[in-house]
Amino acid sequence: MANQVKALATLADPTRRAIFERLAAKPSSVGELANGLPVTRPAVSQHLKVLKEAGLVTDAAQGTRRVYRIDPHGLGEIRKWFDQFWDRQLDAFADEVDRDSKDT
Amino acid sequence: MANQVKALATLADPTRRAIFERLAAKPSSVGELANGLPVTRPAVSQHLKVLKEAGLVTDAAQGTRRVYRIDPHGLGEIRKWFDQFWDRQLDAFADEVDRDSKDT
DNA sequence: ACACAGCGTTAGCCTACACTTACCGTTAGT
DNA sequence: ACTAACGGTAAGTGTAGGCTAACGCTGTGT
Repeated sequence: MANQVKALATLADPTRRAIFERLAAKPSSVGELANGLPVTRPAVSQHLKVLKEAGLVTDAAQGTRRVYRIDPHGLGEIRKWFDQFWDRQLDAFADEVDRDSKDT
Repeated sequence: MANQVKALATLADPTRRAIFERLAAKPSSVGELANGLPVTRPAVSQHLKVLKEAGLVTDAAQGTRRVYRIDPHGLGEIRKWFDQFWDRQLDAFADEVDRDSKDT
């Protein structure tokens, strides 16, 4: 329960989302990512650390470079949290919509 | 594109998530929510404003009270953003996994 | 061995924002 | 008309966290 939450908060940051989207399109090194973003390389490095801790990316040493790619695991955790809403909620909601919520 | 993002960032806050979860379980007034949370009523009111702007909740006047409930719309927006990953990514990923990402 | 390239880390700054207190408007009841 | 209940808003405070600059470490090539 605390993990989905972490992944969610992680993707709340715009820069981190940008990094994540780029990795979704293509695994990349830190330098490559920093090159296409309006922030410095250390900033990207810090974000990658957070993404990694949230289970959203994995890294692999490749000579002196370090290639990052998306980790499906973190994605799954997030989906688990949301599922309690789109499944249950969407029709439970339709049910309640025109009810006057008289329960206090 | 900017809207899913807003809903995501909105749910990144723990208090806001708590409010959202309670509303998912049962539409409530501001006072009811504040009662079950470790923050004051104005804080809840502010969060509800943010949730509303993100399309995650709707409100309806009910006498002097104001009942809030979940808005499926915001949920849908979020899902739209994530779909580009769980659909596309999960097998695009499996494809790339043991490829040595030699593309620079 | 030496030089260079690619990353991670630390220290410090600065902005965003969650929270509280105080105040005001609105609606319902008597 | 008066009063009390319910909520939204404004002002001010404190803190989490995103960013940069500077430094050190590791691996590669010559």
